[in-house]
Amino acid sequence: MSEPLPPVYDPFLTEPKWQQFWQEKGFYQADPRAPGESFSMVLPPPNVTGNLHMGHAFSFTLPDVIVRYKRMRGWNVVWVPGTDHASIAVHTVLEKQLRQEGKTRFDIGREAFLEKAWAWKEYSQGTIIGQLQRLGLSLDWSRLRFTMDPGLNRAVIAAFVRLAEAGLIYRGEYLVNWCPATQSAVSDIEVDDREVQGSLWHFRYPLTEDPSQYVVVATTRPETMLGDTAVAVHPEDERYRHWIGKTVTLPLKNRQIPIIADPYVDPSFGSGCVKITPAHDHNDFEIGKRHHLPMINILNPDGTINEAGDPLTGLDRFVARQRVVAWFAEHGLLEKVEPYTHTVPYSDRGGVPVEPLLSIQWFCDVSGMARACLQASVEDNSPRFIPERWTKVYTGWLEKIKPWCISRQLWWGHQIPAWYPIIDGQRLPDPQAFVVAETEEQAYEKARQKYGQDVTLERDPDVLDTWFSSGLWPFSTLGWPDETEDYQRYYPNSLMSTGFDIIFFWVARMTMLGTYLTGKMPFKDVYINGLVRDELGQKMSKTKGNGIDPLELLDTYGTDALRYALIKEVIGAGQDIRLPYDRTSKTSSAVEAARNFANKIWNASRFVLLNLQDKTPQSWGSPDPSWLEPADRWILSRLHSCATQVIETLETYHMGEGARLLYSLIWDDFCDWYIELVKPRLRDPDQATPRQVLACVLEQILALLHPWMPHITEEIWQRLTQANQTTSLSVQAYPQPDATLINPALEQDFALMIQVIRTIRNLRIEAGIPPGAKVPVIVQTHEHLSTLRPLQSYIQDLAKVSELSLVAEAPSVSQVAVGVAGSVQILLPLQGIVDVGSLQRKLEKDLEKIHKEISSIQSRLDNPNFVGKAPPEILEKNRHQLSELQQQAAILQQRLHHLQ
RNA sequence: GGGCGAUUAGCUCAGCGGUAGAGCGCUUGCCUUACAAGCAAGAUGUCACUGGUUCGAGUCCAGUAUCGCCCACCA
Repeated sequence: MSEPLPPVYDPFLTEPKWQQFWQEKGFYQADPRAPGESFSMVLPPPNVTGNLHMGHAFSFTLPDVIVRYKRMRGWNVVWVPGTDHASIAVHTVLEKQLRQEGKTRFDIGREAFLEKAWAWKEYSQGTIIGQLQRLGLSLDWSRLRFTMDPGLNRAVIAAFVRLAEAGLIYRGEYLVNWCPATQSAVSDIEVDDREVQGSLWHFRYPLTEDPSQYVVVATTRPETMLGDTAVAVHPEDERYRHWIGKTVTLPLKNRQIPIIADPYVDPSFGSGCVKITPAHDHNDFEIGKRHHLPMINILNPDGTINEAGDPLTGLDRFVARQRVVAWFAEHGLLEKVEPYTHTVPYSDRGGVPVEPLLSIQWFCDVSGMARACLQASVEDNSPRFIPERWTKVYTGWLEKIKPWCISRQLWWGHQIPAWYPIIDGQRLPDPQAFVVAETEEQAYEKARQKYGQDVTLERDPDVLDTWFSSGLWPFSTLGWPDETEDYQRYYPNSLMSTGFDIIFFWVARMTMLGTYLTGKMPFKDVYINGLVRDELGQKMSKTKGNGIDPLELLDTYGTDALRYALIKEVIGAGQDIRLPYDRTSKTSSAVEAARNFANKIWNASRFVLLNLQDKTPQSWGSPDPSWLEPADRWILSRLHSCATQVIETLETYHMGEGARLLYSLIWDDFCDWYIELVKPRLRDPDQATPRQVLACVLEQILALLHPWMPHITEEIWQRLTQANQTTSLSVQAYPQPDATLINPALEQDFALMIQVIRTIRNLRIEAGIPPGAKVPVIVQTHEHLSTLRPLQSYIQDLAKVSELSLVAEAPSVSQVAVGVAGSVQILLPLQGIVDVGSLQRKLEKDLEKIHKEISSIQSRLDNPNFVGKAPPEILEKNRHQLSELQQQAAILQQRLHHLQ
């Protein structure tokens, strides 16, 4: 136990050791039968693709602070880890691999593809789990889940069947964002808007009854004209009023299409006429529905023009675009072409523009669920968002809720449990002709009842949107739909901690599905963390390549340093944070500062351990109160008042503030002052009291800091208590502040003492006294005599004073440097030749500053409004300050006279 | 076009009614037996701008500007 510790803390030696220890001993394994109020969370499951990024490190460390705190406070804690199958992301990875082999997924088939996907998942999940463990997160690994585990698949199927049986699942025609490259519908979130330099083509559509007249319509996608079924104008637009109801002849197609009136059209933009392509544009789709226009789909799934687009059938959409333009030009119907910058939605993974495409998809009617969630939010503020302002974002989205397209034309994921009846080898024409069931046998049973004995079935090949399974995550991970012990004990979750970017996609889906399927809001609080931005304040993104690799910083500074830096150095309340980073040296000043803090703790602990004579805090026992010196009582007061505040910050999710409070307690109060104050007493090996205080304060500091820096605190605590890995700091009780030990008056006395010491140190430097030399000092004060007397030896030690005269009246000494601390006068007698000019300049400088403050306070006190209306304690404070400043001025003035 | 944030020391950020703080950086002096990843001392700010409320405003209100984010996007 007593081998000396190295003077530099090495996180790489200790961190893996404790991570392994925590895991092997199962300290974070929840026991639903154990006592304690439940505190439950599920980890937002990272995708089984790629690596952990800075956002993960940030948004997972924050809740870990809370979880570790709650555990130490005696709550029955569970934090369930897991990973997400991420249909689209995995498809991207695997299809890219296949492409390199010159193949597509269709070449190898569904089964072989899924085999590859599972293999990928095994590999990738291992990587991610390893990285999560490196962050020191106190997750319950025995409950590790994956969104495609059999149990979770069962939950997905059960949820789908329940929703279908309630009539909330249907198939419908809808404009989806279609990615021709991957031939699947993609959700809005999977679309990436890019600004593109394009053109705006203006076409003439001749009036049917008089082809010499025409309307001009503009488009950025000329090929869509093949599917035009109307031209729209604003109902009040005088220019076109008389044309409403007439028809134009669609060029190239020779189709007569009506001119309709719709308020959507902005008369001030372009010609005020809009071509309407209901099957290929979201707005046009809405207009088409309003006016019962035909919807003509002109595209094949691969992005080529279909039969409806005759005569351009078979051409790629971009080739068709050129042909259309050329045709209009040839026929004198191209009014003009303008260069035009606009945003084009690109498919994230396909890398090509998505095409709004009319197709039949599966939908979930979430309007009722959204209403229920809105009601819960408005009436009960449930769930409660932290920071609160996100509530509006959440409810705003629920108010504008749209049907949720839940089908994806992919293979990796939960295949939709729906079967189509086949009668006489034919699918029925009715799109709603399907059966939904948990198993194929049950599907047959249902189908036979509905469609007769001869029916056969064909399962829908599509998989569900990944968010469908992650929407069940807070309860599917706990065993739902079974009423398991875990589910009963830990559902609903206490807290959901995640980023604002997925409030819509994930949080809202969880609340909607959760309230509908379980009857309960899936979590009480939602903590929304900001983004980690790069050193220039920009959002880190794959496309910009400006990500900062957390693993690199972990390798350089260790886990505790990164955790602490992310939370303390840079966090605001739910605000984005910016991480200082030097790309050439791959260093971060913020993380380095946190590493230095760890090192400071390490060395302070070395000092304490060195002085404990191989005994533990427990064997030293509590100090006898009657033996405590002022310094002991002071550090205990600081410890307990700080602990009170730290607990308050944790209870209100102000983890950054808590981190800062502890920084100052440890570095300033404990290291800079208490340890220095206690050193003289430690020279006597028989002095027990300072050793007892050091031991118990250190132990409590370690416990207080543990949620932020779990590894170093565990390492030191194990040595300090000689626990010998029988238990862990992470399951010890969090320090309970004792209000009787908090002594504000004493803390004030120490503040004055510190000021006096600093003034003496400053005077020594001004007077050019060598750092090591001890000098006599006179401290003069009327009102603080009794305060400073018991602290006299501290001042003497820390200011290197040979002889300290503490007096009520100042003696007349001429050769002297003077300073003031409050109303306390400090005199440093000078020997030998003195630079009178420099002393004078310093005095004049001090005086000037004081006079400025005096006049400011004086004018305030001269204001009758202030005197009449300000609260008495403020008035008192001002008067006190004024009198103190006046005393200071008098002292300095007098000394200035003496010099002259 | 709507909504939301931010704007405080050279840099990154706290403070959110009583007259400005931290870390990094900078200056000076120290290898003082826990720590040079350190110790001590020091310099640095019309708290974006304009009004308002108030005895008193980085702190509350309104507006302006700049930056950023989200949502909706004019074909």
